[in-house]
Amino acid sequence: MSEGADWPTGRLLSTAARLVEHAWDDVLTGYGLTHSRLVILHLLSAGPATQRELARRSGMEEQTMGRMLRGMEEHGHVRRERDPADRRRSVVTATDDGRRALDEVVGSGSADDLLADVLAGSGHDAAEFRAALLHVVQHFARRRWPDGGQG
Amino acid sequence: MSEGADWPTGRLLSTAARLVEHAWDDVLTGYGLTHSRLVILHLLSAGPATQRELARRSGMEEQTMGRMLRGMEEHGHVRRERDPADRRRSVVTATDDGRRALDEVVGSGSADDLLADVLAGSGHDAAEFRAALLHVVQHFARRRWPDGGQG
DNA sequence: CACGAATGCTCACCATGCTTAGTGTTGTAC
DNA sequence: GTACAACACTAAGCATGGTGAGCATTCGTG
Repeated sequence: MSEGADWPTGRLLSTAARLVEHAWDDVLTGYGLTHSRLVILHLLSAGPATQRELARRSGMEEQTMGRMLRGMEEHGHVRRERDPADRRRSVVTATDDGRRALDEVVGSGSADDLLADVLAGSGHDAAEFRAALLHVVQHFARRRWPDGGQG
Repeated sequence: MSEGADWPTGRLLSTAARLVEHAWDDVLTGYGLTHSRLVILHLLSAGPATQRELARRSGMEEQTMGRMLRGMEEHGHVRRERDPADRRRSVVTATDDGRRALDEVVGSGSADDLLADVLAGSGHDAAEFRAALLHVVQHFARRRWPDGGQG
């Protein structure tokens, strides 16, 4: 790395995301997880869901979600079963292993605090930063999925 | 997508980065570029550089840089030549085609303005957002490459 | 019931990131 | 001048993002 100061903001955004993900991963690999798989376990903690629902709620494509779930299933973090009422659907459930991994990671020095600390410790307003990020996400998400599909 | 409001900040950061990159790419593909390749052309606009230099200055691994340069070379955006004075090194130069593509993209409604507009149009301070991002990048970069290698 | 549209998911492929393990070149110490 | 270390890059393989195409199932309409 080095400068950064003269980069366009979009590049800063990408680099920041990559670096923060990487910092998380150092913790996560110990639990057999990755940054993205954690998101899925988080979504599943509210109860079982279909792949399509998980994809929409996480802003991923269904193909990506399907592939990640396959990996997680092989790893024993989730279970996929065809919905008997609609055999097109796969119903995804977190296994005990998956729930335990989520609990342990969340319990052990959450990476979210890490980011907030880094900002707050340098005079930046972490809450305002977060609000701006949320606005960016919602703006571009609306642009990309204009139906705005809530649910 | 949908909610977002209850996501951890790290997840918001990743998603924002992905969405913004995607918005850029819509423009870039027209010029035979991608988000990451644009970064390389930007670095090369200051003059030729070795792969190692490019990797360090963009915060990528050398392997990733090598692969991207190979693709860009095949596409005609850059040229790679062994340094006759040190045959370990590849000296990378932007071709006329590469420089032209960079100019056209930068000239045509830069994506950076897009991000700033989105923020400013909603009461957020784009400059402060950028400063916070820069701080995050520099903090985690120092953590990852402690040598701090400047130059 | 039959047919076409919509739905939910999979496959195959590309682009970037990472990692570990090489290869060849240069510099250095003896 | 020869051996060893450091350097610059390459190769191969995994994970995650995207895309387009295709398959099986269900729904809706007649």
